[in-house]
Order: sequence, then C-alpha cells, then structure tokens
Amino acid sequence: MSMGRAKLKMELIAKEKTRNTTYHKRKQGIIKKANEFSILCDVDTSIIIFPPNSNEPEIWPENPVIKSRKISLLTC
Amino acid sequence: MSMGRAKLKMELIAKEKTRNTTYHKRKQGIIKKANEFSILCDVDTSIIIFPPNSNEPEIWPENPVIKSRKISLLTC
DNA sequence: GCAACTATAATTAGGAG
DNA sequence: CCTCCTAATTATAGTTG
Repeated sequence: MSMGRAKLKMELIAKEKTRNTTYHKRKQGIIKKANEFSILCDVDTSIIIFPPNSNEPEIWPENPVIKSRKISLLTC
Repeated sequence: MSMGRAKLKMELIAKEKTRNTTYHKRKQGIIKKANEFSILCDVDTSIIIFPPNSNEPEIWPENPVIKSRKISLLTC
C-alpha cells in the first residue's frame, strides 16, 4: 500500500540514496518545466547543472540555444 | 467566482497579454524549482533566459554559480 | 498592470515489485 | 538499478479587486 507523498524539509537530503533519487526526479521535472516555458512563451531557455560527483556540467538543451544567441559557454 | 486552472495546450500562447502573464508566472516557478533543487541535492544550477523582446539574457542566480565553477558565459 | 484568490492540473516523496 | 503507484503537496490558468 502506497503512502503517497510526504512533506519535505527544504534542506540537504542527508541519505545519499534518497538524495540521488530526488536528484534524478527533480532534474527531469525542471527540464520539463523549462521546455514547456520555451514553447508556451517562445523564449529560449538554457539550464546548466553541475552533478554532485562531477565537474562536467550538464547543459540543457543538448544543442544549447546560447550558441545561436552568440553566447559562448567556455570552460576555463 | 474563480474557475481555477484550466488545462493548457502545449503550444505558443497566441494572446500577447496572456503570454506575458504566463511568462512571468512560470519564470518564477522554474527559478523556485531550481533553487529547491540546489538546496535539496547540493547541486549548483544556473538558468539562462532570453526574454521575448530583448537580446540581454536573464541569468539566475544573479551571481552565477558558473563563475565559481571556472566557467565563463561570454557574449561574443 | 499588479497582487490575491481558488479550483484544478501537475509534480513528487515514499514505498512496492 | 529500474518502473509503477498513489496520496499529498505544489504550481498555475483564469478570474477578480
């Protein structure tokens, strides 16, 4: 029997496993929202995320809009 | 009497006034989500938005995390 | 044009398989 | 590690002041 969702304290999720699950769920949620935002309002939007155990940023969308906007994202 | 929220077709909002209202509401929504995501999962996140009638990007957070990550966002 | 409201849609925490 | 479930929380479309 499922318990449904519980309220979440707005602070770092201590348990690594839970934190990782939340990371993936919410990352997808934000990307979905950004995609809808772009379509509904005809706005170019880009999201840059630095995953927990990596210095390599995740950039959305894959072919960043920032390029066509004459903006460069450069690793130093 | 309020009608509550209606379902929205996933396509460009034709009416400028409605589109602008949605733009502001959803922009705040995405930023809130990104902020929560950063706190809950200890992840640096940055959002770049190009408003409809401007070439000047809106960057969140104001003091972009990307700077401390040795990433540069440069207008060409 | 804004802020507040509210009914409804959408997200998601925690669990189960 | 998934994917699915479901109740509860959260976001928000349309309206009103």
